[in-house]
Amino acid sequence: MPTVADVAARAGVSVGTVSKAMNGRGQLRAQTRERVLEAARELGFHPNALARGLLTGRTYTVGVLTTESFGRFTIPIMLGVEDALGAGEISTLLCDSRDDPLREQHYVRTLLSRRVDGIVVTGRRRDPRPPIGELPIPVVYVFAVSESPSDLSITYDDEQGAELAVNHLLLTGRTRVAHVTGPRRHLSARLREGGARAALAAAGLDFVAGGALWGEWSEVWGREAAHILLRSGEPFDGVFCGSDQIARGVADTLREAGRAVPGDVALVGFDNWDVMAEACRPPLTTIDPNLSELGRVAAGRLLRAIEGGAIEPGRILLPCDLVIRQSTSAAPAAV
Amino acid sequence: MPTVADVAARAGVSVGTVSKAMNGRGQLRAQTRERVLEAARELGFHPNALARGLLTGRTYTVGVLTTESFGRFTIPIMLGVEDALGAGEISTLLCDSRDDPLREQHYVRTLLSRRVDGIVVTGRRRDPRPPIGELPIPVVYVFAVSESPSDLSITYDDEQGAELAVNHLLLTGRTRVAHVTGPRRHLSARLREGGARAALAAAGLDFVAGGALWGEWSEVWGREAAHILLRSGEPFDGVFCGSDQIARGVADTLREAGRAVPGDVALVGFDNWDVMAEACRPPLTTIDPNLSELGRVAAGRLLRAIEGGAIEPGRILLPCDLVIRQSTSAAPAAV
DNA sequence: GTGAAAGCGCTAACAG
DNA sequence: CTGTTAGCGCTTTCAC
Repeated sequence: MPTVADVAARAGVSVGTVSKAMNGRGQLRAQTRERVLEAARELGFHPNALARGLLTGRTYTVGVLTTESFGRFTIPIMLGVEDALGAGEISTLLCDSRDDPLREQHYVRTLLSRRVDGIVVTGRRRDPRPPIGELPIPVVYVFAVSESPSDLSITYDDEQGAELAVNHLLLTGRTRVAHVTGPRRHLSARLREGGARAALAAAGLDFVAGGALWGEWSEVWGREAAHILLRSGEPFDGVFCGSDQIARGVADTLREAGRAVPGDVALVGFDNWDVMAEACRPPLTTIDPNLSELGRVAAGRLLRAIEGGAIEPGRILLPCDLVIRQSTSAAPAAV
Repeated sequence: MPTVADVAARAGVSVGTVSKAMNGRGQLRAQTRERVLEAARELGFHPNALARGLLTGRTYTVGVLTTESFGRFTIPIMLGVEDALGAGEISTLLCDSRDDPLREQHYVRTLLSRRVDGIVVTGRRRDPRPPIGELPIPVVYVFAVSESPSDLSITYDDEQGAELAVNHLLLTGRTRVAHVTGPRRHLSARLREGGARAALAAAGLDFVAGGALWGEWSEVWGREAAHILLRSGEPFDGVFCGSDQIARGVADTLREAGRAVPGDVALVGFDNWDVMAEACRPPLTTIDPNLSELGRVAAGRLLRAIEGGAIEPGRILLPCDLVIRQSTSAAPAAV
């Protein structure tokens, strides 16, 4: 591979001049600069980023450390991260710890060895996680928040999302709202339940059927829960589901039991997972946690910290959005 | 950040000795080695990978260049790639070109600048793609195959997968098989159709309903196609679907039309996308293209090329597997 | 305007 | 066994 010396020789200048020409620094005659660039092009010269990083102390590389094997939630986040970083000419080193703390520590060492400018930590679980350690470079936690208050963590607002969902149901005239959601041990399930309950309470209402139905994040559980609701005999005209998969299961069972959605029962999901929400019959109104935006914001903060030095610690909650489809509106259902 | 010099000073030895101790090379007294490692630990020393790479010419880094924004198909592939590379202490630089050739060229330059040891190219489309160019480092194409026969491309065998599916239908006693699949312009759709047709022909049969039904890779199309089949009046007892999403749509429509699956009609999908296959009623028998294995094999080949020098060009087709669930077996359906 | 030289942190010969 | 030294490819003063 050609080096600055090769380019210099070909252009008939010194290596210092080549450096200046390539980086547009210093005082160079336009003609000289052109000659250098020409020589570089002819040789297929790609400046060695390692040598540059060694000298300047910046590698224009950040590490993305995830606990989850490329799952449905981390993907949009990584997309957002890449989006924000790519614009700044920064490359991402991807490390998947598979939820193994040992492997994670190994990756942290690797990233430090590679002198990344900063690290983004993400993962499947919403529950606070132990920090990756005191590092000499800025770190941002996204989706998975750090237990330590001296770290910067960014995630979305489950409670606000749930309130959005319930308020939308109330606005469409529903007053008998049920809640079918995931396992109680999951923080996000508890937060959503709390937000939903609060929104109902503000309207002087409470969940029907004696409260939330806790279960799994699956369609199978959604179908089962809907059967439970129907069998209970208690009337209901709205269901807020903890996930789109659950909502889809509920929708299927309701339809097969002869309950029209949204005519008899309005349905709101959570996640805005396109595959689920759009294939649902009818297409699903749901809460979008804006995961890509989360990633973008996290990367933006990291960049600022890299440029500026220190990071401002704290927990940032980004708002969710309501995405209205036909499971709560009067539009005619699809095929 | 501490350097070898700091460690050397603290341990009371020279930098050369530190290097030997850290890398387990050369002849060192065990006691000296221990003293150095101790000093390194105390200082929190992480050897600078850039400096090492600059000197040795190897960075223990490979680039993963994908055209797709972390989609459903590339994810398992990247997982497999990471799997094989992580074992070799190799880090991956992730670059998402978003199907933009300009962006792709930019990333190629970036990767060359960073002196990656090799590149894995992947992407959503199965149709052959233009190569990323003549590079001084080994490149492996996976899933997305290169147009150039001098490149190494690895993908799965669509035809063999389709044959597997149809032969399984035949084995369960079905003789009137329909085929519902994606757009005809997609190579994978055409290959699967060809494989399925060949398998039927080997048994002296052909598709019912005058041939394959070409459409979209969606549930909506699956539902629509099932209606078309039912309305045609032509009897059928098996459907091979080009994707799990299509199969799920077909399953829903058949059930609602009173046709039992697998009692009246057996159903086979393609992809083994767990979310779809498992939530389907009944759970779906399908073809698994073993994408993670694809990634592992690709990374393995790349590693060999990195160690050994040149890459052996060619096109490798890995076999698909049949995953049997209840849409073709007699077991009782779930909820 | 351009060139010469120092040095980023590390490894690998070669001395001792 | 351990220390010394010469670079890897680049940027950056500082002379000219």
